[in-house]
Amino acid sequence: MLGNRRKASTGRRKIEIKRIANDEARQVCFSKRRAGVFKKANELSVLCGAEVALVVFSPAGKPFSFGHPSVDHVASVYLSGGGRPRGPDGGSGGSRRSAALSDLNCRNAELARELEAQRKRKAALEEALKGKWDGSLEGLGLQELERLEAALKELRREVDATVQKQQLDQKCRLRVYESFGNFRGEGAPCLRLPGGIRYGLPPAGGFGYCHPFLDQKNF
Amino acid sequence: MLGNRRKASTGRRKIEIKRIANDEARQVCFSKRRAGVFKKANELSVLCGAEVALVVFSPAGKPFSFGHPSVDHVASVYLSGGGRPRGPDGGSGGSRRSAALSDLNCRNAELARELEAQRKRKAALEEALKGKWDGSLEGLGLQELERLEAALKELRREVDATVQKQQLDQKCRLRVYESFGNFRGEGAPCLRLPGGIRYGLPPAGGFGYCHPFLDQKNF
DNA sequence: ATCTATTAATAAAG
DNA sequence: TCTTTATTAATAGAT
Repeated sequence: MLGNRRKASTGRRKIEIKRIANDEARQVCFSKRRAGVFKKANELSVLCGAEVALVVFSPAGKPFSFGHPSVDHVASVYLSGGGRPRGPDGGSGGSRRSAALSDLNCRNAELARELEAQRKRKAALEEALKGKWDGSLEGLGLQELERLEAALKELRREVDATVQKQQLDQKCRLRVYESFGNFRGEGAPCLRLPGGIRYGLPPAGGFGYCHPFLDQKNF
Repeated sequence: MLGNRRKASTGRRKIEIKRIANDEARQVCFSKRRAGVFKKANELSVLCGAEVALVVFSPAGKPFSFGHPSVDHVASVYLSGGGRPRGPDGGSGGSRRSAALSDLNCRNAELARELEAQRKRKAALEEALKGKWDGSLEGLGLQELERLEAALKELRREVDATVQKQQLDQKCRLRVYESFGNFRGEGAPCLRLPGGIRYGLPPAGGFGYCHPFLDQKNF
């Protein structure tokens, strides 16, 4: 289209993923990318039949959402820890269970992280306890004792860290509306639209939408 | 594969956005796109400071989520009908909100219990390690060694229990849903309760994640 | 999981 | 916010 110079670039340029300082630029970027994310979320649900719930608040606070089969549904499942039929097997069986599970869902990530740490702890313990040591320390040699010591120290360190982390997390959590950076989460109890509005069921070509009244761009 | 003409293409090809019939292909696509969507969601939150909550269940029912500042937070705001600095006005600004809050409280209680347990563990350790034992086992008497032993065994028991419990919980979460193939989107309640429009808080600059234990690919 | 060839998403600018 | 580039990013297919 032009030939003057080598148009160094009038096109896309690589950007760093960090907060965009300029207000307007940020808003523009938000609009474009919001559309992109919703489109992707929709495609994921359509192509793969995955259940998806996406809720976004613009920097200005405007809400946008998409859900397949609905935000409600996904949120409920997520919250209840599974929807819910009960097997004959083990596991608690009732109301309490769902409460406990929803709670667990909430802490899932943290627990997951810990799980890894715990596995290491466990491995260390097994290692230290392995073999001859069947309960008494009498038969242990200095070697074994030192392994025990190391394991114990490591354990204490980890426990300390865990406790600290949890205290911190809890503090964050209590500030329900104080924004900021920690994550993981959990979902929402059953949702209902403002006027008890429900949305349609499975359409055909599959297309979700994003606050029609607030944004109609994609879909 | 086919080379008659030019290399027709061993690259990406355009696809129709409709459910992928082949099971394996669908799963592969899910993995790739899931990563992509989560990445985009994260970028949106970072670049624009938007609040985002994304929850996805694979066609097989595995949960994945991302939230900034947390899924909880966004869900709470969403649920509560906004963010909620609503005045005493349109009374209903509260029903959802209280539900969300009680939910959070419930979770907090659970967290607190867990914390308490950890504190005990920690106390046991401190107890066992307390005093003269500054690192080496040499100076310990049989008494102390036995305390150590007891603490260690107790710890192992707890670790085992925790790991088991977590594995169980995880398994539980995985059942129950079979989403499957249809679509539809959902509209978000514009956070407008019969009382007034509400919206979330401003941004922040954090990072969410996607079930680390199930998927860690991005982020 | 890797490796292209392509298509899709977008940062800038108008 | 809509359009037009020029590029970068995502990813379908095949290995």
